[in-house]
Amino acid sequence: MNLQQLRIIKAIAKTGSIQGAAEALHVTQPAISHQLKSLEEELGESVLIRSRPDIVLLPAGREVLAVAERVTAEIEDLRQRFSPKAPDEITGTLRVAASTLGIVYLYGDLLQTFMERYPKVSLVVTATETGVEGARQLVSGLVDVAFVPAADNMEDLGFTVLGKTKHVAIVSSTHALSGRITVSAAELRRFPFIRYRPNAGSRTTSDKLFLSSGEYPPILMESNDTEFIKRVVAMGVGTAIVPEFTVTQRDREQRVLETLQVQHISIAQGYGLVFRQDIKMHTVHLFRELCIEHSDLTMKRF
DNA sequence: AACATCCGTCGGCTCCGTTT
DNA sequence: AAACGGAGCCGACGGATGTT
Repeated sequence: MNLQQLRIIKAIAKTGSIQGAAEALHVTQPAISHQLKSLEEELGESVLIRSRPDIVLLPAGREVLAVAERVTAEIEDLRQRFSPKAPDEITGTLRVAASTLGIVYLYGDLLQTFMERYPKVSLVVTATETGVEGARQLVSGLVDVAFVPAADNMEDLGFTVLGKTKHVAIVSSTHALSGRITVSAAELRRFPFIRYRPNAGSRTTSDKLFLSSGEYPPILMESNDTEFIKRVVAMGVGTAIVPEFTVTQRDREQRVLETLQVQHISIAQGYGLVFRQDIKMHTVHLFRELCIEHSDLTMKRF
């Protein structure tokens, strides 16, 4: 039994003839006869009486018709669900991974816009400690997209650039380096340093800066909580290197933190959205479109 | 006129061997 | 082991024609 046979029974019931069903389904009359014969052979029972002017459905035919009505209705329903529609009618689920830092400083507006534009899409956000962890969850199928720093080892994954960020040194307004515009790695080595934990994008940056020309300054502590790092630095006990976007206008206005450009630091680390190219999901497609739309706005910040 | 049957055509599927 | 490609098979279909 196949879908075409169900369609045929439905068309015969509607038109009252095999010829009518053939016209309705855009096939020839022999095609209908073949399918009916095949259906009756499979059921081991006749489904209709070839009477004139109208064909009469037998009990078996009426049973097939009832199923045909249900199945074709469900297929139409399924088709409707995936057909293009207004944004506020789109349903589905999107699982997003992002570092807590990213959610707080970079992607919050984007996620909010997505929720407002597609209110019926269920958005599940997983906060990870680092962007690398988000990429790992994407590969293992735990999430559908992830926000990560740009990296070379994303072989089969697609990447949509959202923007670039640079890193700056932060000190308190009472610190010995306060008032400086730029600072070198050698000068930073003289003071206790608070660094990110391994695997964090910003840790890679500080590793490159200090380890390429010697050693790290004395390590006061390690943390991936940027707000905590800023708080400790504001107390005047050490320095840190953080993404520039984490130092807000409010931080500057309160005059507790100062930012210094770091000499020789590799600037402009890209970040964006990674997704699996081998899996097609309409919610992922919509989210990527929104990211592309927002990437211009994000890029202008730097 | 409406439907059934025969027969040829075509497209899709399966199987199997080969390649990567 | 997975991917690819060719050969053969099968089912769906349409045209022609027979039957009711």
